[in-house]
Parts: sequence; C-alpha cells; structure tokens
Amino acid sequence: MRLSKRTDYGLRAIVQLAKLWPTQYVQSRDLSKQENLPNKFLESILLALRRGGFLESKVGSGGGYRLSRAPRDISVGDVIRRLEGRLSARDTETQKEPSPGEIAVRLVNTRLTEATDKVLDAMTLEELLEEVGKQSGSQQEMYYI
Amino acid sequence: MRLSKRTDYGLRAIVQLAKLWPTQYVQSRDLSKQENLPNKFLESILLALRRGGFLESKVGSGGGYRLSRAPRDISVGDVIRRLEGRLSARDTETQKEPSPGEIAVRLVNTRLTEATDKVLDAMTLEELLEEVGKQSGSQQEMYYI
DNA sequence: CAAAAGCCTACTAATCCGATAGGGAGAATA
DNA sequence: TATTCTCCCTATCGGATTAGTAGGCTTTTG
Repeated sequence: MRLSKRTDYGLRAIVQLAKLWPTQYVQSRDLSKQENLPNKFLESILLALRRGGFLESKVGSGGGYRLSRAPRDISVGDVIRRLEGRLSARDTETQKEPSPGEIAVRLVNTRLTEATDKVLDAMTLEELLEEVGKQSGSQQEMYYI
Repeated sequence: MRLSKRTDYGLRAIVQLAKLWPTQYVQSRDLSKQENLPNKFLESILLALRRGGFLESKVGSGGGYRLSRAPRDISVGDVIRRLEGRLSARDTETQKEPSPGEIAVRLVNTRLTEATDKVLDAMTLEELLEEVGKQSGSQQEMYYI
C-alpha cells in the first residue's frame, strides 16, 4: 500500500498550509520551495484540492492559497480520496456469475477499503499537525542537547 | 488502494485450491480455466506462492499444485504480502532533516500499513472460504428459486 | 521412450505516473 | 493604461511498472 506522489505532495502542501492557517495567502511557488516539490506538478495538485473545497485561492499579486476552513474540520481521508485517482475504478459490471475467487477478492478489497477509510476518516489535519509537532520536537532535542 | 492483477489472480487461484484441499494435485491449466486467467501468467504466480511456502507442487504426469497446509493455517496477509512486490521499498535514507510535510506523510503511511496488516492478518483462507460460501449461496438462491 | 506437467528465462505490449511546456485570464499596483 | 503577479488550463512526453507471451528445459509417470 503506497500513496502516489501526487497524494504525497498534496498532503505535504496542505500540512504546510494548515501550519500557517489562518494567515494570509501562500503562493504555490513558496509551497514548492518549502517542501522541495516540482512547481508545476504541485500547481495541478493544489488546483484539485481547491476544487475539492479544501482550499481557497486568490489570483493576482498578493494572491495564493489558504485552507478554506479550520484544520480540525478537514479530514485527512477526504483529502486523500480526492487526490488518489485510483479508487475502486472499474467494477467491470460483472455480467456473468462471479467465480468463487472473484467473490473472495471482492471481499478482501471491501475489508481493506473499510479499514483504511476508518483510519483516515478518524484523522484531521489538526491532529496530524499535533503529531508532527511532537515528532519534530523530540527530533530536534536530539540535535540541540 | 488497489490490488495488482498479480495479487488478484494469485488470490483467486489459492482460493480454488483451498476449496479442493486436501484433495489431489490440481494443474495450473485447470486453475486458469476455472478462474479464466492467462495461463502462463498464472504459472509464474503459482511459482511464487510455492516459493513462499503456501503451495506444494509435483512435477510430471498427474502432478500439479495443492496447499501445503490447512486453509485455517494460511493467512491472507501472508499471501498478499508475498504477491504484492511493492512494499515499503525505498525509504530514501532521509539524509537531511525531514520537513513537517514529510513527517506527516510518514505518519499517515504508518497508520495505513498498520490498519491493513491488521485486517489481512486476521483473515485465513478458511474464513475467506466460509464467507464466499455464504455469498455464493445466497446468490444462487436468487437464481434457482 | 513418450507424454505430462512444473520450472525458468527472456522478451514484448500496454498502462500509468510523474513531470514539463507554454501559455491564458484576471487582479493588484504604478 | 501598462505591467506584473498569480492562479488556471491543456497538451504532451519519458520512464517506470505492470500485464502478458513465447519458448524451451527438466523431471516424473506410464
């Protein structure tokens, strides 16, 4: 189970935006510098996040992106499902009676989806930020002591 | 979260073998017919499953494959991890201090892996077979009434 | 020996992913 | 008005990965 780069980058960007919330707009170029991401690729991801209702944007000088609501009101699951294109895409319509193997695979897939959804839906950006704070805090102690 | 075709096919084949256990050996050709899978592709998958210790094989006339132990002693998680090549491949060694975004992504990944492992490790082939039995049973009633 | 089956290697085809290029269009600022 | 700044949008490309094929070797059974 691996997240695509697209999702990876999107998460990293939205985490940065959550850190800065509710400050002024942040430009995509700055975001890509902060997390060291390919500029143009990130742009398309931010656009998807905006369309998904997670971000607000402002064009022109002084414009950029910011969260559309508080980090506690944004679910990581929602964000990831928006970014991850490959979700239960084709069901091939099952015109014929499914074989035992097909039923089994479908069952496994269902359980997996349920489990991941449950985990991801339980996480908000706020909680994610807290955890990151703890982690990077203890990290830095190791360096600064 | 999508399983690869390789994993899909492998599961379907091993479910068939579990249904027939502990009968005599089943040929890969018959398996590919039963589940309608590409013959040669399936062969390589069965080989991987044998190397993983899930199957026993017998060469020559009258040979084939069968489970190496009871369905209740084979975990679906083990099977899938064996078939799915792409598991936590590169960790890129993180030479530099990770950014907040990277920490967040790592955290999400950890939680996802934990959740999926938990679900898959809790399933055995036996349990899977039971569920399939229920499903296809109720399916068939709809057709035969 | 001949047939049956697994075993093994190499190759090709198709798909998807990550990334880039090149420009609009509209808002702020001078 | 002109200029700059930023998001917005489309198209395309290269490479990696996945899916599938071909062909033959080896071992067992009859």
